[in-house]
Amino acid sequence: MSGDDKVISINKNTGTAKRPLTLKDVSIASGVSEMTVSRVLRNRGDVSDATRAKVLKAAKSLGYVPNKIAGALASSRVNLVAVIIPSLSNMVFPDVMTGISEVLDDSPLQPVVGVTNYSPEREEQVLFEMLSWRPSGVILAGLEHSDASVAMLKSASVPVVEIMDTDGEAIDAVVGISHRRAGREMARQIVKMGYRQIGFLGTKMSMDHRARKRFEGFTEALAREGIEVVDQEFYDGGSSLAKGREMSARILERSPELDFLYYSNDMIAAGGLLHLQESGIDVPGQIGLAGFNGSEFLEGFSLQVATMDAARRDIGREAARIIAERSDGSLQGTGQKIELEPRLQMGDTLRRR
Amino acid sequence: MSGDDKVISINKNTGTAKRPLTLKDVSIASGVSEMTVSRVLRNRGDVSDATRAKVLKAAKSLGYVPNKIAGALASSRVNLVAVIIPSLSNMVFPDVMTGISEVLDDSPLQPVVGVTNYSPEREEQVLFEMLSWRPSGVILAGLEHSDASVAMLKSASVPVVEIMDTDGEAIDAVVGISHRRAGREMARQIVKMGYRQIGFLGTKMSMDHRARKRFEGFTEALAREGIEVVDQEFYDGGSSLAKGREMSARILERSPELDFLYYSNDMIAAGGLLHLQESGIDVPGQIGLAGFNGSEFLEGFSLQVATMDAARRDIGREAARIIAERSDGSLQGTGQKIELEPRLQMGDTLRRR
DNA sequence: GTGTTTCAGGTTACCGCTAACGAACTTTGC
DNA sequence: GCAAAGTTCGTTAGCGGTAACCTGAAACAC
Repeated sequence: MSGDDKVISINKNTGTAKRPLTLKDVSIASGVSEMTVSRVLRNRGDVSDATRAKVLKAAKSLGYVPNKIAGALASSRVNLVAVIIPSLSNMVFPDVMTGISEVLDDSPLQPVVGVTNYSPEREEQVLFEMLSWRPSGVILAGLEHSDASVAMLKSASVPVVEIMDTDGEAIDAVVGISHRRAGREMARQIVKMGYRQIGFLGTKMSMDHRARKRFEGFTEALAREGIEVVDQEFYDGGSSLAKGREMSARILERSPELDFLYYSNDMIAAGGLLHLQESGIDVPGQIGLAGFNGSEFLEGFSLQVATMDAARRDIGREAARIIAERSDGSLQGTGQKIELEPRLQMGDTLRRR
Repeated sequence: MSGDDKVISINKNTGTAKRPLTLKDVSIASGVSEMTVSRVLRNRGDVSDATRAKVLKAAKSLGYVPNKIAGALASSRVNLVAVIIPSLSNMVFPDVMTGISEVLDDSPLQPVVGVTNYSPEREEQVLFEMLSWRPSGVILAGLEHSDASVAMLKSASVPVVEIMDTDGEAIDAVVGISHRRAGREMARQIVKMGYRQIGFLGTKMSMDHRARKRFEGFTEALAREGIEVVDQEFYDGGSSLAKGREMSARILERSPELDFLYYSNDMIAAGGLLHLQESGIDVPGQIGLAGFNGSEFLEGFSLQVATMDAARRDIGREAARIIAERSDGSLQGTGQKIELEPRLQMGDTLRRR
């Protein structure tokens, strides 16, 4: 029995392959060994210009697409970076992704995104899936992970960069801002501007550790001035302008004495702004406002809401840089820590006139 | 020379592997063959409950993570679906992704996202990269692709679903809405409500084929009523409220006679709304407005801007369903076409009072 | 002319896993 | 009691590439 009796229908240009092409097909078509084809396609090793041209021509005319699965297995190099984030619809992670892509585009690495929906169990699953592809690095949001997740990451022996947050203990490298500090700075500024009756509006914080840390920093700094948060309002589900409106209405009905509203993100802060304006409340004279994230879309409103830029793009860029440089060997060691500065933007809603 | 002289430091629980674990490690630890371990881990074939338990225990205690690269090569099954979209920061693709994930979560498949930034060359690159992982299916936005891209897709012999748009010729399956029709319906409704002096504001449309088709449908339907678009205003770069404001200001300065503004997306439409309201213009009495996408955040404004829902989630769901069912064999054949209904939402800005 | 490099390319042995087959042992039927 | 049919598990041979080594011919030195 011959081993060569498979039906092989090679197709020129027409592009209707029955059986996926392999290196062998290209090697036959160009009359050299598979190894030489491999060398040409990866620009590695010594190949004469003549054969190189021959091989490239054959590969192109066949429409050969290399099989990275096989390549990765053989070379045990996988040029993927796992990026694990809680959500895409968040307005913050697309920015982080942009930063990551900017850097990885100049490297052989490619990001692969996994979304956890703020669920630790889901994070564990996604992480397991991702690690089973043996990526060159992992970037993941936050410092809080299940024990199993931490164990997997530690034993995976790949560069790990935890992003967004620097308040806590990292597995390996970290890039982010201190949310506790962001909360403190905002609190100090609010008090400095003369506001005293302060309300807080945000997500139910059991899931969102960064919002919680901001809140902790916030109340801590207020406490130091002898001030307490007067009232709080929480929501769950996604952020929206409408939610910001409703929450603002509710908290003000309950606590009409409030003179400042601190929101856990810009979307609900903007909703709050719209509500206050329509209720004929003077912003920032009667009530001041602040959000968080430094979202670009705040620029569109009649008043620029005070906020704090979370340096999202930079976080993405730095995280990707660490992975890229560690994976090409230009950066040695582990455990790098990059703490970026949250930049306060006073806008128009954090000053009494 | 023995082949077994590699330094192997097995680590229980502590998770500080020197050498990544393989099936063999688990097989040794549990005293069965690699094949049996493989069967247990994939829930396939006959394994007694006793050995199953033994193997699972060993795998867990070692912290074994299977190597999908090797598995995929051996079984020539790769449970990845390539999803290729123009942008993440768009507010529309996150919704599509949500739909895709909803469906794929109930299947063994996993989405992998690639972003093209509306560039055909980049699309070609990303596609090549993705196909070299031999995915089980490809979902990509739009019907317009480079010749090389089309050739790759055709010869890849995997299910391909082009999404968002149904106006044109598909490579294989399509799921989307007719943007031409969406434009037409909006035009008819605008005229029906009595508006006559109509302006258009949108992206430079050389890149964005769907915006172009909407515009074509729009002008076509207007023409049938003997009406022409009075003035147009274009922008490039990302959409933002601020841009919507500026553009609206400019077009109204140039053409103060306008009584309706049709925007190519909801973000700039909302910006326009804010501008008009602050300029003391009566909306929709003096000037009417409409956007496109059915974005949720429109609900937060004092007036609900008229828009047309693009069924983004459903598009994602249906596309994923086609891939999933074709890949598990429950759906036969190729070239499925699903045209969804764009739903007009009149809101408050498309009625003269 | 002989020995040493250099260059261009081929050979061989895996990478870690799974499909396909087959063997040993147990159960069932009569 | 023995053959037929399960059940459970092991063996073998790749999947499509690449690392590492090897070979033959040409180029160079002296």
